[in-house]
Amino acid sequence: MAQNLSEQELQRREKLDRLRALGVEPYPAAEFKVDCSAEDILKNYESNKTLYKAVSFAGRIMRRRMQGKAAFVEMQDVSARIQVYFNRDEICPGDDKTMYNEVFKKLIDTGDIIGVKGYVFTTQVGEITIHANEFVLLTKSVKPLPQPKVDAEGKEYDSFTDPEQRYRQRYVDLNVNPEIRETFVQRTQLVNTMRSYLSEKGYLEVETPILQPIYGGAAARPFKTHHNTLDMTLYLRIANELYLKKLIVGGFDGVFEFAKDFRNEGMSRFHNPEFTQMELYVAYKDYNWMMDMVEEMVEKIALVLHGDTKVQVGENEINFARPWKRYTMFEAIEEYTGIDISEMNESQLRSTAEKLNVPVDATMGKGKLIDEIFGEKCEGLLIQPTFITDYPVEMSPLAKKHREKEGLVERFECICNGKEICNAYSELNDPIDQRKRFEEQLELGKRGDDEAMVLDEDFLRSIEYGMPPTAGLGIGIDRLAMIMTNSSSIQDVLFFPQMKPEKRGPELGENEKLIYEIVKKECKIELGLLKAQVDLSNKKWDKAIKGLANQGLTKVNKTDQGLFIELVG
RNA sequence: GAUCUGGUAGCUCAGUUGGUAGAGCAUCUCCCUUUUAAGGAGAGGGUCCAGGGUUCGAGCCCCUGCCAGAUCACCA
Repeated sequence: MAQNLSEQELQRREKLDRLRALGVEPYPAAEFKVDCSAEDILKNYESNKTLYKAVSFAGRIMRRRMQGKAAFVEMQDVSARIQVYFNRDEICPGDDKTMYNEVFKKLIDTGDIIGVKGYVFTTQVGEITIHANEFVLLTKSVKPLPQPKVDAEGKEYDSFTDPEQRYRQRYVDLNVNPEIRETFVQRTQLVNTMRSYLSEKGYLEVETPILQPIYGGAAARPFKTHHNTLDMTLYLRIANELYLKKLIVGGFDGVFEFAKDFRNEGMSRFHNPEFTQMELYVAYKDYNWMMDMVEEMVEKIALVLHGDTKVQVGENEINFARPWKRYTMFEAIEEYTGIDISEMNESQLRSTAEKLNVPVDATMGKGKLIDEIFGEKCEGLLIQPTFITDYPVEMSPLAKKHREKEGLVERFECICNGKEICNAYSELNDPIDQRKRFEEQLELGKRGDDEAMVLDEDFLRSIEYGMPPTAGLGIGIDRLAMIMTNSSSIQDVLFFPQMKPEKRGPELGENEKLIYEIVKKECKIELGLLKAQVDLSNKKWDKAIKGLANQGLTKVNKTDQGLFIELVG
């Protein structure tokens, strides 16, 4: 089907032909050598002017201010925006002024990518500017970019703000709102800092399967897929925990992976169906050691990204300076509700939850009830980074039983800005206990908990050979990136957040579809015959036939035999 | 999944009881040699998200659906 092009898009397509007629290729192949960036010029020109007598610069035209035989153009490269000055008699020294009058003034547009050669100077109003002696079109843009402007008071006009368009067309967002590039640069710095921190400690970065026959390592609903040759169901991983622990069994003493995980659950500003988690397992360590490590690592990330342990996040200033507050889960609940639940049984917990207006249901076991109370009454209030330790055993089937406290496991989460950013345990390495815990999960599954874990025989077999005492950590990269970049939605730290597909053009109406199906089958049919088949009112019939023709799908031909409708294309 | 809000020109947005679809920027034509969101004059540009209904007449009212955002629920 033909694209429906706007007036401006058609104009720009015509310019392609006009350019070629003048011998200007709008999509040239040749390399254009760039020897400076906008940021470089803006930063260093004043202090060393002789370096910028001959520059070669490339970028996208973001704004043009034409002024007769002169023009000012704002160009943007990856680093910044810089002004470029064009003068007709410099661009066209001879009698032929075509390059300026025609090519530059009429056929070049905002959004085009060009290269310029010239020298840097300062204009009368004091702006550092490239004086172009020559320019070359590098890429013609046939779709107009939004052109936001900012005035002297910083007031914005026509800003490109519609979240749907920004997420769907991130390439436009990145061009038009270049400040958001910084968020993604910081995200990469975060990952790089973490990676080098862990590598320097001697831990091995590894890769483990994303397609898994049994999904495990977390409580979540998976995406299900199918392998044709093996004719078997595979799941996209919800976690890589079990595979990494198998590597510890295999003798590595520290392994980590930046893992894309997939969870088939609700979406919100904190949840994307695919997200990134860094998981780390270190042999001969416990969860106390891991808490110290997390503090150190995250503090370092804050320092690298911001030069400070303090990070502004929305209304809150979050300080990652060590040491962080540490509460046991029972202490936290007592702190925020005034109730000591540490000695309660399941029915006491249920009535306490009800008293606190925490929604409960029959499928919830003791651990889940405690977790609900915590999640409802404490989590959102923890703004500064805080470790919550010692979770109920029922909700932590992969964590080692607490060395002293009955009914608890050696587990911690770090809560920051009211959200969990990491989760860690002293890993359970007792194969007999591990089997029992899996079996308890199966029981929970039968009670209706659709996130209960599945029993993984191969994982059990591995730890039967013996896994050294190990500390394990999972840290949410997206969540941490949101905090570190002051982003309120996970979509702002993902280049391409998951979206429903946008509709391409108008869909066919019911009546149009009905007619189209028949015409498609027959290829060509007499109009009266067709009308008898579809049984529509005159008005609907007329509208549908015209609609199909307007969309270029069908064509009506008049022949000696009568009026025929046929398929186009 | 629930509730609320929104979808009108390339972008940002108006649109009166329901009576010929508007503005600014952008685009096109002409004039302008150091400008700072916005120089001057003129012109063009629309599937008002889609489908149905009410009506003499719908961008507006009603119904259904699509997409998005916010809040909530589940989850990290």
